[in-house]
Amino acid sequence: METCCQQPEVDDPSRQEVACCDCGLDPLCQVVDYGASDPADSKLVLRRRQPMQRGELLFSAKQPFSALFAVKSGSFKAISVDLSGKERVVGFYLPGDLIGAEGIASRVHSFTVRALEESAICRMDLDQMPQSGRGNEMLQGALIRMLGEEVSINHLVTSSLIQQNAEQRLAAFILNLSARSGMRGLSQYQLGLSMSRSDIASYLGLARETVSRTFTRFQNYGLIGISKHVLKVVNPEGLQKVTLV
Amino acid sequence: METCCQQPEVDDPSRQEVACCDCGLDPLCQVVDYGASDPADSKLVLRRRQPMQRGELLFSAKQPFSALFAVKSGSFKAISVDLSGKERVVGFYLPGDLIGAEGIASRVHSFTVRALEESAICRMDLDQMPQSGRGNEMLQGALIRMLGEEVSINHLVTSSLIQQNAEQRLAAFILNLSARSGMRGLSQYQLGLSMSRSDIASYLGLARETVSRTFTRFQNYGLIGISKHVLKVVNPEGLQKVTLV
DNA sequence: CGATTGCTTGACGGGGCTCAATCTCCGTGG
DNA sequence: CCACGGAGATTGAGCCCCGTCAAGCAATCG
Repeated sequence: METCCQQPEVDDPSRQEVACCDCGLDPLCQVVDYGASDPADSKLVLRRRQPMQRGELLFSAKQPFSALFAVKSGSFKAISVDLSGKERVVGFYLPGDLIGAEGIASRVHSFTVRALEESAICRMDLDQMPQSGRGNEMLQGALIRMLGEEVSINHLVTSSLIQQNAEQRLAAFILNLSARSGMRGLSQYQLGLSMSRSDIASYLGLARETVSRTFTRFQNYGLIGISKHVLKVVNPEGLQKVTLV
Repeated sequence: METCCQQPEVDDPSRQEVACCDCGLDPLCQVVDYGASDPADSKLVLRRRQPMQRGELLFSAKQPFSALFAVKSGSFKAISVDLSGKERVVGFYLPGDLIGAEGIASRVHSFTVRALEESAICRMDLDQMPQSGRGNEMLQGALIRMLGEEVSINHLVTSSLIQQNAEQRLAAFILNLSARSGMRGLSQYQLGLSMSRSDIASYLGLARETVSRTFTRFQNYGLIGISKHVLKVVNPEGLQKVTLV
């Protein structure tokens, strides 16, 4: 069985890998490893660190749900097609984030997830899980806690997005990326913007020109620094101030 | 034990009550009733049809989570206070809707819920549940399905709100109320607007003047009719068209 | 080295926010 | 019974943020 909580071996900041103990899927992994009487069972359910290419699909909307995923390294975006046929980015996933929980209930995925860069993913096949027993009960408990957390986080994110102006939305977005990065044991102050400006704009409900303009304004304010796709958070308190009011 | 799926006895449209079989909590109620070896246990966990006054709090933000609720009749609003101290309406609950799932993970409620009118609520004390056994396993399964559904619904609602203009947001809001009403066995075409214009504005991220103006414009278009706090959906297809584009 | 893709910057117009006045209901009390 | 007051809703006037259109710039790739 693979050792959890090993340290990431990579130094390149753009290829940072989350440690298992900081990963959102870890509570489930623990349960599976613990609950499986035979280590071979664990292998059936968990497939760790599968590599993925930039642009590759993790799963598509309307595809039947079969597994939960966690980002080990790299990043992903979720794209949803609304009733009028327009694509919209509904989320970004960083190392340690859980992907696919939205399909548990309906057994069908409600959006498409695509790799934004070369990434690695851990996969847990819930289909293969034993349907009862003590292990299953613990697994369910962990699932409930994770889903509940997702519900309240979504509420917060939505709240802040809906009635804020462009500066507030973008500042909140940067701080959110930063906090999530820090929570997973990666740098809070140096973020890799693997997504395009258009992706950010779509996610925030803005025009991509507005995102561009706001980024440069933040740079002029001395709040951030951008070169290419690396964003440096220079003045987090300042960004925080922008989101208020 | 109380019989489920009885028909509502009330005729007054403003006091419509959801039947148990149409209620969002019913899957859980079923499990509890079924799983309890002693009917007395069921009474401990479920408290049906508790009356509540207009303005009364169901629970407050930061209060420890202890129970799930379902609206039997009437309506509620959820209010969240963001970091800058401003109140914001984050949701409305109609008969049949489930309240409180957002607190399951953290064991703490993340917003405040207040009755918008004279209402009745069913309460399920999850604290009192047996911690294991077959009944518990089924309960957990039902919880997972409900939470998963809430996650994907939230995604859809957020998506539609974030990047639509005032007419689109309000049309989507009306259609959403209408659909939820219909889903629970109530009228799709005659809706009681128990919340204030300010509440709607806060929820949709608009100014209350904009909500007012848009309502009257919809009335001029022949899409809806409003008198006092009763909204008639005259032309649902027309409203649908507004949300598209 | 041209072509493509993505990002930035400018000019302009419109949708919605703000401020403010008026109107409609209610509930209360004289 | 009506007068009064207050809360909520409606309507108008003006301004600003941001979406749209368009051009120019930077980076990547065949």
